[in-house]
Amino acid sequence: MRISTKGRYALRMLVDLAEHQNDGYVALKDIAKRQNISKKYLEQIVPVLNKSHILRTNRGFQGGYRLAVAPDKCTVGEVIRLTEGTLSPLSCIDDDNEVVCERREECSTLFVWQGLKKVVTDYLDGITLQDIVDKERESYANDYVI
Amino acid sequence: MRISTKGRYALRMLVDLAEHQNDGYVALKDIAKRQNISKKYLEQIVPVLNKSHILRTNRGFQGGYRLAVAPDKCTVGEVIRLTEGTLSPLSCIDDDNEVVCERREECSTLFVWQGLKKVVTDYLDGITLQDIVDKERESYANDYVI
DNA sequence: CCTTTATCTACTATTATACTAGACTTTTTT
DNA sequence: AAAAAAGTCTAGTATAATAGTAGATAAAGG
Repeated sequence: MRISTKGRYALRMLVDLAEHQNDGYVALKDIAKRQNISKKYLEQIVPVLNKSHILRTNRGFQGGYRLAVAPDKCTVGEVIRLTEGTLSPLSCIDDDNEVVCERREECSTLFVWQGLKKVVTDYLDGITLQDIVDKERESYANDYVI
Repeated sequence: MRISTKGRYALRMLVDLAEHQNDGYVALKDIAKRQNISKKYLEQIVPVLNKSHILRTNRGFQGGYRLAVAPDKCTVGEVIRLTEGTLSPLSCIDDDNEVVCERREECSTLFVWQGLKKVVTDYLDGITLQDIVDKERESYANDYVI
């Protein structure tokens, strides 16, 4: 019951982009350095994020990435769905709601997992990139109080 | 972000025992048959559950398992913690609250995962074996209305 | 002592995870 | 035109987790 590093790195990359929204295109190597993540690994995460259109890209000199959406319009749930495939805790209740398990009708525990999926989805869809940036700035400010 | 079959099977085994509370000791082969789970695999799940003391065992003829706790005192959260090890979505916030990640202080996304752990834990700790049994009996009854 | 059950140890195939490596493309600068 | 700075694409790989199977052993009851 884990979120993979791919998902966590993806989120940190997007938060980093949200924090540097006004810096034009941000090169992957800068994100990698700041976030202490392998640049090569981030390269593999980009196409995963590009399944949705949340990134703008520029190649070549001064190239890099920037957010194509406002940070308060992009939720953690969206990001994790892209990287983890689904927020469903089991294959028998995947997103498309296709019935995979033939025990579905008689499965006494199905409602437990459907409920779990709902609380996870509701929670993660309730947090945006902007929320994370705000929280960080807030705690940064607190460090300098007194 | 999945619950493994081990966790799901463990839960179904315990629900099965809860449903057959008055049948004395229940043999693994009967649970396996009813739940359509490999008996050999269930054998491996038993010692995991025995890390806690929720089972009573009897060997030999007429032997098997029964619940050592009341079904309304055993939560899904407890079961899943036994099988999955933790309900924490990442190693950096494991149960013992040990700091594993050296980026903890500067990690802007930490609160997201701490919150996720909380909603998952609260949800799963709010459902008991009895709740599952009740729900099943209820839906069984509904099948015969009209 | 025979049957029935649990228990223990070991093995295995498949998949996912978390990377690394290197060649190639595009864009801008000199 | 060439070099440099970026992204892009494909492949490979080591480790661990998952989801089992197989077989021997131990206990308890009749």
